[in-house]
Amino acid sequence: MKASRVTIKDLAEKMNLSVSTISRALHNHPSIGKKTTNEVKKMAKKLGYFPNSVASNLRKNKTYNIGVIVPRIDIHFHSLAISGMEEVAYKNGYGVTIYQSKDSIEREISITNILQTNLVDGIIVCLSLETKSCNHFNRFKELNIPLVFYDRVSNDFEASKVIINDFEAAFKATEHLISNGRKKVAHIAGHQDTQIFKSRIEGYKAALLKYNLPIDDSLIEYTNELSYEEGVKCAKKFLANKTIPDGIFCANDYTAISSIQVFAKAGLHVPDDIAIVGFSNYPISRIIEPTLTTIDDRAFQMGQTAVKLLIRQIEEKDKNIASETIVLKTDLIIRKSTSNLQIRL
Amino acid sequence: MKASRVTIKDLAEKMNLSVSTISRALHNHPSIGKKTTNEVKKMAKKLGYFPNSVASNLRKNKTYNIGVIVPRIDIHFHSLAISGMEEVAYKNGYGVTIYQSKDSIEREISITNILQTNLVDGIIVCLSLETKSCNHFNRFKELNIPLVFYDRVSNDFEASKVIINDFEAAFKATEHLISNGRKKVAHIAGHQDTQIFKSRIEGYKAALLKYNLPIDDSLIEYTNELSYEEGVKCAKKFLANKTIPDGIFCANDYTAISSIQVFAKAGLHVPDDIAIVGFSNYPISRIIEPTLTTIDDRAFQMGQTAVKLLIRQIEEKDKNIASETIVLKTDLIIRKSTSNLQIRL
DNA sequence: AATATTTAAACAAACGTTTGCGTAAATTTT
DNA sequence: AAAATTTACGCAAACGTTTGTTTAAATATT
Repeated sequence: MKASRVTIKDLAEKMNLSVSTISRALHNHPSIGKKTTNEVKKMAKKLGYFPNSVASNLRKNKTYNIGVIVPRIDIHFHSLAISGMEEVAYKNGYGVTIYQSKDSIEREISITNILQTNLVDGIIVCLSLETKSCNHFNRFKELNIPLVFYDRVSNDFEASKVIINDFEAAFKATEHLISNGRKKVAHIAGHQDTQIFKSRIEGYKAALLKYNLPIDDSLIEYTNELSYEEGVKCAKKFLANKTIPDGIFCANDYTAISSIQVFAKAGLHVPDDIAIVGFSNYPISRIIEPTLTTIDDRAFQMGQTAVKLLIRQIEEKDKNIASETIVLKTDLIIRKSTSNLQIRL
Repeated sequence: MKASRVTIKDLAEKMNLSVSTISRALHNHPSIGKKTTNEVKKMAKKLGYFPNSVASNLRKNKTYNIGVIVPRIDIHFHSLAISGMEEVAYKNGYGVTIYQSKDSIEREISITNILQTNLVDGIIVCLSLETKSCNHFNRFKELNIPLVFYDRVSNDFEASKVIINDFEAAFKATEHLISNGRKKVAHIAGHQDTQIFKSRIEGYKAALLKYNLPIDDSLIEYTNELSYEEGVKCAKKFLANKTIPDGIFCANDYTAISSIQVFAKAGLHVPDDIAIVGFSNYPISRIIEPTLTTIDDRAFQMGQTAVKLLIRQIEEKDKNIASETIVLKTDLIIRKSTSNLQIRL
C-alpha cells in the first residue's frame, strides 16, 4: 500500500544533507566533494531512488518529450517513419508521444491543444489530408516550440521540413518505363489536393514531355485514397481504354499491385505486355509476383532526419536556427514488373 | 522573443482574484460564482491561456500518460495494436508514449527505467523475444503503477493480459484443413521459446490428434523469425520430403505466402494440391493470389482492450482491481488458398 | 598570524498547479 | 434583529526538483 517514491528529500534526511546537495551530487556538480557525491549515489541506489522527471520538467521548463502527429499509425509508411523517430529520440534521451489525426483537421487541431498544454519540447507533423491552412500551428512559433514537418508538408508555413523529391522520383520512375521501350505510359494518381501527389503527376508528365511522348488524359486515372480497390477500378478502366497502356506508373504500391493482378487476369503479361512501377517500396512489393519495381520513399530515414532536425532546433533554441528543408534521395528499385529480361512463359 | 506562457497567476493579477479562484473557476468548481467563473473563462480565452499540465501533473501525481513497450513499431501487428491503443487513450484524455525494445532485454530494462522516472500512469508491454524473467517489472507493483501485457505475455508475472487463444486458433486453422480433406497437414512453426508459437504448434497437434492423423515430425519445420525467406526454405524442405504435405498451417502470413509461391513455382496448385493457412490476416493476405486463408489476430482490438483495462486499473487504483486476462475471439478467414470450390485451371 | 582564496555545503526561492482550510459577506432562519 | 447558514472567495502549503546566493570551514597567500 505504501507506494510512495523515494525522493531527494528522503535522501537528504537520511544523510543529514540538504536537498540541494543531494541534487547536485546526483548530477556530479563540481562544488560537491567527491566523497559526498559517491556516498549520495550509493545511498540513492540503495534506497531505489529514481528522479521524478515531472518535477524536474516543471523546474527546467523542458520535458524531453516530442509530440508526433501522424495521419494513421498503421500505415506502413508512417510506422516506419515513427520507428526512425523513436530510434533517434531514444538515443538522445527523448520520448515520442504519438497522436493520430486520422486525416481529420478537427482532430489535428485538437491534438495541437493537447501538445500545447503538455509542454512538449518539439513537434513533428505529417499533415492530415483535410488540412488546408496551418494557422493552428502558429502558436508554437509564439511559444518558441520547434516544429518539423515530414512527407506532407505545408508550403505556406515556415518550418523545417523533411521530404523526398516526389517530382524527381516520379520522373525517374516514368523515365525508367520509357527507356524500357514503353510508349503509352499511364498514371494512377492520388488526390490532387495533396502536394506530394501533385508533384508525382507533374514528374510523370515532365518525363513524357522530355521524351516527346504525348500527355494523354485517358491514360491518367485519379483516386481518392490510392487503395487496392481503387487501383483495380483504374486498371480496369485502362483495360477498356481505346489505347491500352504498355506501362503504368502508380502513385503507390497498392494500386500498382492491383494493376499487376488485373492485367495478369486479363491475360496480359507483366512486364512484357505492360510494365508497372509503384511507389513506396512496401514489403509486399518484393513478395508479389512479379516483384514490383518501385520507389523507395525512405520512410525510416525520414523519421530519423525529422527528429535529428527537431532536436537540433530544441537544443540550440537560443541561436534561433534557421529552418531548413531536407530532401532525401530516393531510389528506384528495379524488380521484375519492369524487367525486360523476363522471358514470357 | 517573449515566449513566456500565460499562467494562472497572470490571470489572477489581471482580474484581481486569487490563483485558487482562477484554478477553481477553470474547473467549474461549485464554490465559485457563476459570474466569476464565466469571466475567468472569457479572460483565459482572451489571453490565450493554456494549462501547464506538467505543473498539474506534479501536484496531482498523475500524468495522463501511458508508456508502451513494443518490440518494433513497424511490424504491422504492432502498429495496428498501437493504433487501437492511441484511439482509446485519446478518447479518455491519455497520451501514449512509444518505446521499441527491438526484442532486446537490455533495452527493455532500460525503458522501464525511463518509464519509472517519467511517472507514467500505466504501462503496456509486449515482451521482447529475449525476455525470460519479468523481474524488471516488479518495481511497478511496488510503485502501484498498473501494467498490462498484450500478445507476448508472461505466465509468471501477475498482471492483466490481453491475448488471443493461439491454441484454439491454431486448432481451428488445422481443423479447417483437415475437414477440407487434407491428410498430410504440415506446420511452419515459430521460435519455441515464445509462448504464442508454442501454443500454435500445440493447437496444430491437438487437431491432428482429434482426427486420428499421425504427428509426423518431418512435416514440422521450425523458424526463428517466421520471415518470408525462412518460409521459402521451409516450403522447399517440404517439397523435398518423402511425403509432400497436402496442407500447411503456417504460424504467420509471411511464411504462408512464401509457401504459396514456392509450391506454385514447383507446379503444384494451391489449393487443389496443397492448401495453405496463414496467421495474422495481414493486408497482403487478401491481395496475394490465391488470397490467403488466415486467422485474424485482432491486433487493433487487442490494443484497444489493453488500454481499456489499463485505464480502469489506473482510475480505480484504490479499489485494487484484480488482474484479469482477456482472451479475444479470433476468426478464421477463409479465402482461396484453402477453398476447394476453386477449379483447377 | 592576519588576510585572501578556495572548497563544500546549506538556504531559500522558484516552476505552475491543486486543494484543505479559513473567513468575510450575503442570505436564510428563528 | 440576532443567530445560523450558505455563498464566494482568499490564504498558504504542497508536489519534487533546480539553481542563484550565502555561509562556514578549510586551505593558501601574504
